Amino acid sequence: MSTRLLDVPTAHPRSTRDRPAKPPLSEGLIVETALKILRAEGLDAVTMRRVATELDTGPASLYVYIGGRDELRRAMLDRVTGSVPIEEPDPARWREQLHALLEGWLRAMETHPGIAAVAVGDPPTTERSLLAADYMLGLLLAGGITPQDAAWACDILPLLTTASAMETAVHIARGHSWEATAERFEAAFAALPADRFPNIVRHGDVLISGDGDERFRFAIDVFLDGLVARAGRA
Amino acid sequence: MSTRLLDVPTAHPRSTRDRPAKPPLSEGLIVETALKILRAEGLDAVTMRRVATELDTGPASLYVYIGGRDELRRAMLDRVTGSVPIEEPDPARWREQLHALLEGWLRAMETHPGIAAVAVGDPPTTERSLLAADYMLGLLLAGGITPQDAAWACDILPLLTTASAMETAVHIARGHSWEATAERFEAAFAALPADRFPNIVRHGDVLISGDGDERFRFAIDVFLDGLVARAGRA
DNA sequence: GTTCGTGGCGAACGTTGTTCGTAGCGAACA
DNA sequence: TGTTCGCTACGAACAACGTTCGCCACGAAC
Repeated sequence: MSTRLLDVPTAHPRSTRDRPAKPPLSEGLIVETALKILRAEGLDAVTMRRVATELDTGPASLYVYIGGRDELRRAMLDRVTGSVPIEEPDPARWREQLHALLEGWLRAMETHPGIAAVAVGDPPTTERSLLAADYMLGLLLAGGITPQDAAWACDILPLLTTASAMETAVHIARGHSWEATAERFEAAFAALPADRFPNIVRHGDVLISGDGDERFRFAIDVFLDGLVARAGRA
Repeated sequence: MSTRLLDVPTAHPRSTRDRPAKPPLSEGLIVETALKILRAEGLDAVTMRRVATELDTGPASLYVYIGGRDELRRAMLDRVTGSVPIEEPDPARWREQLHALLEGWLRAMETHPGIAAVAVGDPPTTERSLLAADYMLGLLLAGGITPQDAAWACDILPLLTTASAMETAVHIARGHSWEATAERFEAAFAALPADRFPNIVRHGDVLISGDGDERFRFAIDVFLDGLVARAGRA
């Protein structure tokens, strides 16, 4: 294969040496770069090739430090959720602290649009996420929830959070504001035949009311109410 | 381009005519074929090319009837969720009927591994799904839930269902049984340092107890309990 | 001064979704 | 009856993806 000899030298024949002090590759640098792309352009833009280009190298170089695309995504998710601080548990403020944790996750995921998709159905088992799970479990137990209910709630609550994050991420990706989609839906609901969709037509207003945050807070609150009710019943 | 002339005739030079009565293409046939592949091999196996091959044609032929991959997936999802029957609403049995609907969705999605991923964050707005939403809203109102709470619950309950379906779908895709993963997790939890993960170590047994169905039923029940508690409080 | 090993990476492979241009059939028309 | 038209079907090609192969060049060791 002598294509090499026939090739016209490219515009950048500079060797590895005379580049302006390119920092050496590392897993951390790769993940950071990927997160930068994620914040700016969403998950679909984070391809191996794109990350490599951003680091001024070829895609093959990444595989020395990262096992592949899925591993990169998991590392990104861990960095994002791990950025949410874990306070010192205060049993008296268990519900407040739980809300803060979950809302922090929601915010972190919303500023990294699409990353929630990585978490759905693939519960992370890194040290950071286990520490968070332990913290969460402690808060629920402090709230008087039975161990079994608390344990299962540690499954459901992050699940609700990531699912909520996904929903708003899709809105962001589509470029629509919440008000715009709400108006479209309200119009669509109003136009529905009232005999076949009686409840939707009658309650179209409350169906579209409330943005993602409000709905998220509602979901968590209702679930916690349910847990507390169970604890009182036992 | 005369490659045509140089080509050796393939093993199947049969024209469109003398094939054994191939049924004509249609959106319905495409979706059915895709669902068959989905059931047998999971969502990743459902590619345009694979569906086309299964229909004994080329990928380009599909685009006459289906807008593209995403539209096909949405159509598949609609068929799957739409297969769950909607009973005549009986206000006295509202909670039972709600459970039946959601559990039906869960079952339907579990037998089509991976399809839940399509639903996450992309609430369907087909006629079938709107009918289901109207039904669900009616049941919640019959249960004495306030319109606003009922409306938001129509968001959260399917979200919980699809998220649960995803979790079990991943288990299925990985080929692990629930018992196997539970054992692995129990061992991992027990090996954790008790000073940093006190709650996980102490309650490892309840953390791994209960399969997907049990956890799903728990999630729905707790959420409905919370809704009822709110209704009683107002 | 020569050899060796290793990190870096260009190029290539196999697949994906999607589009283009054409072939071929049935129906309509001259 | 012969010709044209329109439309379905589809082979081939394109761009982009994740991943792997194999070579190159550098620094360290002998």
